[in-house]
Amino acid sequence: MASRAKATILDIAREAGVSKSTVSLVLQGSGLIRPETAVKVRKAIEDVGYVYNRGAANLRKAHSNVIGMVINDLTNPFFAEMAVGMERVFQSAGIVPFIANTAENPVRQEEVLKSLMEQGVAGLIVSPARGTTSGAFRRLETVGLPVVFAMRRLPESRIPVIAPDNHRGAWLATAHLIGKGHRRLAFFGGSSDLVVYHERLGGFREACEALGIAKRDTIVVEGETSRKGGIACLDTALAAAEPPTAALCFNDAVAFGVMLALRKRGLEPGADFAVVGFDDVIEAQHYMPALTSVAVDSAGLGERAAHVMLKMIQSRTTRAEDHIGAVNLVIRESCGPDRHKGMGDAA
Amino acid sequence: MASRAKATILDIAREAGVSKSTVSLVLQGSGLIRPETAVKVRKAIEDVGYVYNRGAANLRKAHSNVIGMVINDLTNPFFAEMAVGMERVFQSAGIVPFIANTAENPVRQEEVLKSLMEQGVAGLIVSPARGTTSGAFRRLETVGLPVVFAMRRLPESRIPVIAPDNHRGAWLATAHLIGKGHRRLAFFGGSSDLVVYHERLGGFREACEALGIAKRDTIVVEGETSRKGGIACLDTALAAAEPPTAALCFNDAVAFGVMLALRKRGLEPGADFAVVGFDDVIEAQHYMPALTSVAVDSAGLGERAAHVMLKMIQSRTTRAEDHIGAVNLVIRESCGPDRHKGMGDAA
DNA sequence: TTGATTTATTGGAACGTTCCATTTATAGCG
DNA sequence: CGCTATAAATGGAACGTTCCAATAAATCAA
Repeated sequence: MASRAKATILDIAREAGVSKSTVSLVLQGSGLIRPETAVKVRKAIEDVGYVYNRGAANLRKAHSNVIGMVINDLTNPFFAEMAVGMERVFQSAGIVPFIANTAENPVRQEEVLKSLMEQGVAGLIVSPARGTTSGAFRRLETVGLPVVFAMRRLPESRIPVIAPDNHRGAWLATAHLIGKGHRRLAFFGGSSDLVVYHERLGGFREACEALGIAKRDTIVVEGETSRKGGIACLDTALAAAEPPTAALCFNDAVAFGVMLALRKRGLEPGADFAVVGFDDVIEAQHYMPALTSVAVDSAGLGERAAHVMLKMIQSRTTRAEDHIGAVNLVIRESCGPDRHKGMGDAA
Repeated sequence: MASRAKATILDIAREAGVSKSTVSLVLQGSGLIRPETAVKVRKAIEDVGYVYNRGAANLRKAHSNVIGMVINDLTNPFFAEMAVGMERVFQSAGIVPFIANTAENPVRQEEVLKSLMEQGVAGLIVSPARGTTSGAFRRLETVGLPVVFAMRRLPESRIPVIAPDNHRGAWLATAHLIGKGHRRLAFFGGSSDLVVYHERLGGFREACEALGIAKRDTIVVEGETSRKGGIACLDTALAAAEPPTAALCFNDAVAFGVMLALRKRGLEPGADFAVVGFDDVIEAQHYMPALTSVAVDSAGLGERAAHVMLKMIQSRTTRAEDHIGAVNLVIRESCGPDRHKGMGDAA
């Protein structure tokens, strides 16, 4: 009952008194085998404690059934949600995806990508690490492996992208703030090495322009996309000569940080300073005050990305259309109760 | 420059004018090769766009360098943190771990385990899904694959476990509550199909007994290990004839739910009802009020588990000692400012 | 120079599958 | 009964590596 050097298909064949070919056929569920034979073989498989060797099989077979998901930050619930969305659809397609985390590290990402390719994956869904150069994916393109980007895009890549409509989301949020009567607005967090940043900031800028807020009445503070980053952003902004009264934050984590920092200064988020987040993570609705945020449906986008990948594999192509997911401003309490009722300057 | 049917080691050999054996040696970084030859070969590797086929290699080589991490719930930051802790140590050991999520589903877990084995992993770190039967791991044991359990253990398994000292953590937290003057205590959330549950509940019970709280002054409410579960638990408990004034929660998510539910009833967590969580996730310190919780150092335990795995692989054994991680009660604001200064009944 | 020793390189078998082309057994038909 | 048609099972080559044993080339000792 212990481990006598790994059982193979030949051991099964011997045990069942058939040929290795027959065993192979049974393993693949071929209908060419007489049912009684199949039963006999299956019993032998159990008896010898056989483990299928996919590596050996892939040597002959065209393609494997494993897909790699390369995620920039698994500890961020937003991306974790996306990952499980993907998983859900792969599972129902009988595929087991392997997840690898890059922790926003391009070097690590390169290693991970290499390893996944060596493993012979059939396709790759990637949420690229910050600072990824497009050269990193050249190689993947040359070997003709299906790849799709999720959530983030690279500047000049031709790889299909599944991402939310960042521009529109930022536009909506900014318009909301302006509608509340705010005239000096901030954009907090994120950094310009991310395409997403430019999309969201672009939406902010355009909304300001379209709705009559002068550029000199806006302030943009780059920063870490974390609570800590949010705290720092607020401190910077409130130190300005004419500080803003409201902020659109790059993501919810930044927004949480901003709210925390406000409280620490004795200011009440919503009443004294309006803040809106981006992504609408689960915590957003549980905060005090509940955070107004741009909902992005990360799980849904994950599912979409997985479907695109499945389609690509099936049709043996490396091209697919981009997909821009709808966004949705969820209004809660962090921008005050209702329209402009005497909003004074903060600090 | 497109994909002419996958380059192999022989293509490289032809390109570089050497034998396949030489190429293989270069690939493995053997010192037996003349440096100039190695350079020539490496250039050829670049030129033909070669991708190493690990499956083929594993056919000959003893063991692969991939390790599987099977996680019960990746969307739970607690487990995500643990996973990245593991990743960190594998990375510095030159190993790329593949993560698979089971979403607390034993059937899914079985599939994932099977797939990982077929892929020829060198070892497996598993945080078992709720409701896992120990039969699921019989097969792994018979093939002699190194396995370690992280965070959770199975009732009668002999597989090594890396987990926090749940009993002691619960004991400390309960003692803290009693020290604050509470005399009617609740234990909220979790369900008895998890060994962890019994450990934590056991700590709670023993502390109560040791510190003079009668069993009839305690109430235990099972429930989902989520915010929602916490809300439900509080509602149940406050409906009792003599409701508790403090609760130890199975984990932080439950604690957050309890605090939310308190607020909804107009009660102030900390002042009107004391709550302590378990796990000390990052959000705990950012809540209002900040949550008192039993810190478990999930990342550290993840690292520990990875080290144990590495050691097992290296020494070709399937056995290792359990490791119980130290815990640490982090006192914040959710149990009130300080000792017993007139704590009235809630509700 | 010759043989022994060291340094580089190489051919071939093996790993565990799949799949094609055959073979063998079974049934059907006149 | 002999023949073909169908069903079931099989042997062997191939997949892309590694590794051992063997060869070839270079160096050294005497």
